[in-house]
Amino acid sequence: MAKTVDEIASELEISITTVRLVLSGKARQYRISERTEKRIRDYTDEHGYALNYTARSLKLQRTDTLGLIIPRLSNPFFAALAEKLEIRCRNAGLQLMVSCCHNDPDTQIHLIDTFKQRNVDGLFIVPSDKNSLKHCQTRFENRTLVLDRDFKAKLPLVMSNNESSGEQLTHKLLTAITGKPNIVFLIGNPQLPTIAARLKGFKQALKNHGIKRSQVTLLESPSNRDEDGKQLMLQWLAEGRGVPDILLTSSLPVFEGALSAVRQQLRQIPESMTLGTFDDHTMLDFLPNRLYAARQNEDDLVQAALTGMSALLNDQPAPEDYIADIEIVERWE
Amino acid sequence: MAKTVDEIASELEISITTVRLVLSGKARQYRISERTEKRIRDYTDEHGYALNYTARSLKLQRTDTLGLIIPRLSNPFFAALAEKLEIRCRNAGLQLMVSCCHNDPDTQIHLIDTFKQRNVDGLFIVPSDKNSLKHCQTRFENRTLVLDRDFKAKLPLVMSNNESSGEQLTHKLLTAITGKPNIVFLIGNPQLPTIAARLKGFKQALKNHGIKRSQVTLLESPSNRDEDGKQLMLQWLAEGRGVPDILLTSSLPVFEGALSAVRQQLRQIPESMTLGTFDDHTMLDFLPNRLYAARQNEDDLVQAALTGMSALLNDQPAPEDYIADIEIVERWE
DNA sequence: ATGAAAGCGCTAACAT
DNA sequence: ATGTTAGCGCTTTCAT
Repeated sequence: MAKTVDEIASELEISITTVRLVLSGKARQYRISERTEKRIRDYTDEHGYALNYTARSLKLQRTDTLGLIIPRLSNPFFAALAEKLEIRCRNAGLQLMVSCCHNDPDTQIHLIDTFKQRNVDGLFIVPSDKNSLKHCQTRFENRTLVLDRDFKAKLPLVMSNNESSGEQLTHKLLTAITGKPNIVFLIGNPQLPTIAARLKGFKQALKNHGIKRSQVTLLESPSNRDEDGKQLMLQWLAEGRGVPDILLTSSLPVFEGALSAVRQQLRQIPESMTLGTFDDHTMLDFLPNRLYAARQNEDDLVQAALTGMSALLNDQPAPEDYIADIEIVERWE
Repeated sequence: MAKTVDEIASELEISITTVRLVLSGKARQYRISERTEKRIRDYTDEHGYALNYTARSLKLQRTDTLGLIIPRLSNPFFAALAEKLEIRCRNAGLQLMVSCCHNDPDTQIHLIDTFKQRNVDGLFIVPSDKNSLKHCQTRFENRTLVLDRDFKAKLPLVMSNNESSGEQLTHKLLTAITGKPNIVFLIGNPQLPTIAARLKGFKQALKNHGIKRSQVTLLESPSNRDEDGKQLMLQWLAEGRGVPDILLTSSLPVFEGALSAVRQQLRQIPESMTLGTFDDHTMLDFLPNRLYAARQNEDDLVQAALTGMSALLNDQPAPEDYIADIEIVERWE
């Protein structure tokens, strides 16, 4: 199995060039004799041939492989991003290598180095901090495309409009409710530009609606996992002020954790709460509550990402930053 | 940036061997002079050096890379599997390449070929059919490890005990309910060994509990996506027999679709239903219903998978099939 | 303690 | 229409 071009050529006693020409489908073009072509085809049909990309890559200084670094696959948003990006890459003849950095800067640096060593042609990255982007710049120069988080590095960027997203979502929630609602916003890692922008939009909407500070509670956590949501919610419930009229979370994992906490403490999820979260999911249908989710358009994001990367790979001018619109999904009757 | 060993050697006017020895940390061992070592270190500190894995791989006939083919990342079970497997691979100094075949045999064949061309050292695969496993056998011989689905190929296998899982889950459901419950089982693609085994366990439990055929409805679909669950549930609801006492689904996506359909048709999810599904998820907490989920032990599976693969890579005898136990999670008060 | 050279499998440029 | 060759960057073996 796995004959090389050299082997085929010598065993058939013809030259490497001829074999290559046939294998790459250029037999016609170079007028290889039909008999020769048939001999080669017969041989490969019997013994098989798989082009050795490692050798090809070494020669061409190009691997036709792209890297993608995301925080984790257990976050459905990133899983969808990875899945859709992979499809597009495959259609473009590229292989995508996905790795998770778990929001750890050291792991992220390690992955950047790994991808560099493995000679990926370009890197998509959801950066965990500004420092790792510097690392990308030295390692990949202009072959980096930043996703999701705007750390204000001078690198091409593809993301959603988080500030507007925060404002729209908050606006929907406030419009759905009459009176003076009690609002709780559970915030995972406000250091992240994504979250900070959502918070900014949230505050803007509060102002537009003339909501008083006293109605609002912001609870912050250092990261964005379901445990964080759980902790924050337990913390709120421990204060004994019951459940809020409006519960908003900064991401789906935080939402999951928060609702789990409510369920655990109160044995049920009060329908009186109006819920809001960033990122959407089918399972939100399980909740009887009035609920709004800010859904990112992954298809747009992925298309922009690959288009931008193609430009970079072809040494065209760096693409403009792409900011995708979001959609507010109303998951209730 | 990205100097090669040759470049460093010639620019410093020392031999390649010396540079290599220093770079690979064997300076001491080979008694390279401290001055020489320092010169090299200074040089790489300034200009950087990243080992070229492509060249290394070509020479060593080994890429330190493994492939993983799964149906899709949007299924949380496979996302978790990929995420956990990647961590373990990284700890073992290996890079994992994840690709999704979307349960399409042609895509799966294509991916196997791609991975072969890219010279991955070994392949983890969740097979979509028996034929693609044959393809693995010719392409990867004894470097294939099958995950999740037992197509009875003679290849090492790591999976959960689905039959027992079906029996345990059904037993729990039947124990939780008194009287003569009306049972609906929504089944995505029963061609898959996983699903077939779960169904077998289900039937065994019915027999053990003396449940009559007339109480049970099995609805089948050709695949395992949320749309399938939705269709099946809509089909059931259209019959006008209300909601069942027990609703069981063959996988999480089917469950998601089914409950969405209920929500859409009835505007709410009746608490009278006792629910059961294979695969667990935090968001199941959102449901007020009595609910049991058969949780697979991803950590065990992943550990067994990597251990098995290590054996294969080291030309040790093929590992025994590994069948992991599952756990029934009770998500209700 | 350091150096030189072959070769992994491919591609592209240059022969005939 | 087909053949020959250099070289991508690394590792390994054999010389000093």
